[in-house]
Amino acid sequence: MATAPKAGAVDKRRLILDAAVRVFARRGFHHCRVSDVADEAGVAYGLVYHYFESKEEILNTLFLERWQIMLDAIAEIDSRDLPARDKLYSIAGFIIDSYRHDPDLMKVIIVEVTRAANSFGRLHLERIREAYRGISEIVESARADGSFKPDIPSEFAAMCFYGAIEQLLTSWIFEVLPRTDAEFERAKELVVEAICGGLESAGTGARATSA
Amino acid sequence: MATAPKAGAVDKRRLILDAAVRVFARRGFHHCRVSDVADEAGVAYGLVYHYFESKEEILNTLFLERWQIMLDAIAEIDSRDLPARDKLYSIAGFIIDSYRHDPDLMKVIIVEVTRAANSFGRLHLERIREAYRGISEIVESARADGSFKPDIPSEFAAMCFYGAIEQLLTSWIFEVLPRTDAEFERAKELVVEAICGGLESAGTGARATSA
DNA sequence: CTCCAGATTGACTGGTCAGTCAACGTGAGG
DNA sequence: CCTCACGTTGACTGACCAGTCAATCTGGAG
Repeated sequence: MATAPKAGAVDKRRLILDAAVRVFARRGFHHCRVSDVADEAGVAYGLVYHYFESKEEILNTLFLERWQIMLDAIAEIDSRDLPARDKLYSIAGFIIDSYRHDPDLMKVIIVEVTRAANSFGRLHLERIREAYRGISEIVESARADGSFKPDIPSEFAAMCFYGAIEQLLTSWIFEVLPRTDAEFERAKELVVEAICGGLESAGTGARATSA
Repeated sequence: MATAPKAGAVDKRRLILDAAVRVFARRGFHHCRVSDVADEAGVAYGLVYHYFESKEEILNTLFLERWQIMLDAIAEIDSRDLPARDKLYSIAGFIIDSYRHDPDLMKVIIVEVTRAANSFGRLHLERIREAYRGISEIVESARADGSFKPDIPSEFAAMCFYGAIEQLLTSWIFEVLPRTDAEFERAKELVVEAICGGLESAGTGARATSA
C-alpha cells in the first residue's frame, strides 16, 4: 500500500504525482511512457508501481484530488449569503486561479480526463455532474428570488457557464501565450458579465428568434 | 494515391472513413486498432494503408472534411442580412443539427481533436481559430450597430458562445440518453437566449461584482 | 548488533499493434 | 489472349512499453 509519508523524508508518492502532471501536460497521457514519469520524478521505474496500480490510476488520482478541492470550493461559495452573480464570480475566479496557479494540472484534467471519460471512469462522470449540480443550485435560487430569468432551466445555465469557462481555459492551453495577472482578473469579470448580463445591449428588445 | 471512385464499385476509401468514425466513437482513437477499422469496413487490413498514410491521417481527414463544411456554413450565415442574434441562432442550429445527423462524427471531432491540445489540436489550431473568427465578426458588427454591448470583446463573446455549444454537445455525448427532436430545437433557442440575453432578469440592475 | 517490514531498484517479459510487403485479383485496352 | 496498372489481401515484423519480480537498501524496534 501507499501512504506513511515519513517526517523528514521526501514523499515519493507526491513526487511521482507532481512529475506525472508535468509529463502528462508536456507529452500527453497517451504519448508518454511510465518511465518518463519515473525519470521526471527522479525515481526508479518500479517505484511507480509500488504506489499506483497502473498508469491510469495516476491520472485518476490527479483528477479526483483536484476535483474534490473544486467541489468543496463550490459548496463553500454556495453557502455564502451573496447575490447569484457574485457567487458565480467567485466560482469563475476559483477555477481561473486554479489555472493560474497550476496550468499543467488544469491542462491534464481538461484535456486528458474529458477524453478518458470515453473509455474509463463513469466514476468521473458522476463527479463532474456534481460540479454542475452545485452551479445549478446557485442559479436555481436566483430564479426563485427573481434575479435570474425563469425561462432558462438552471441545469442549462450551469452548462453554459461552465462551458464558457472551460473554453476560456482551453484557449489559454492552446495558445502558449503567457497571461498577465490583469488579464486573468479581466477574464473573470468578462465571463460573468457575458453569461449573467448577456451580450445584447440593455435596450435591445429583439426577442424574435424562431418558433 | 487515392481517389478514382469507380462508377458502380463501392468507394472503399469512403467505406474506411465511415467505419473509422464508428470505431473511433465507440472505442476512442487510442484504444482501437487499425484492424478494428478494417474489420468494421469489411476490408483487408492493408487496404487502409493503401488509402491513408497512417492511423492519424484518417482522423485528420475526418476532421478537416467536416470542419470545412462548418466553416463554409458560418461564412454563408455571416453574409446574410440578419440581426446578430438570428445569425448566432443559425450557427447554433447548424452545429446542433450536425450532431443530430451524425453524433458519432461530432463525438470524434470534439473528443479526439478539439480537446486534444497535445497531438492533433496543435495541427488544426488554425482551422479552429477560423471558426472563432467567423463568430467574432458577427459579434463585432453587432457591437458596431449598437445591438450588442461594447464592453465585451467580440473574441471573448465568440469563445463563450462556442464554449456553451460545445459543452452542450459534450453533455449529450457523455450521457447516453437519446435526445428528441423537440429537445434539440429547444436547446438551440436556449443557448442563444442564454448567451445573447443573459441569465439575469431584465430589471436586475445588480452590476456590483468586484473591483 | 539483529531482525524485519516496508521502500526502492531496474532488468526482464509478454503482449500488443502500427506499418510493411510480396503475392494475388481484376478489368480495361490493345 | 496478353499485359499492365491498380486495387486488394493478410501474414509478418520490429519496436515499443505496461507491468512484474527478485534482489537490495534503509531505518527503527528490540
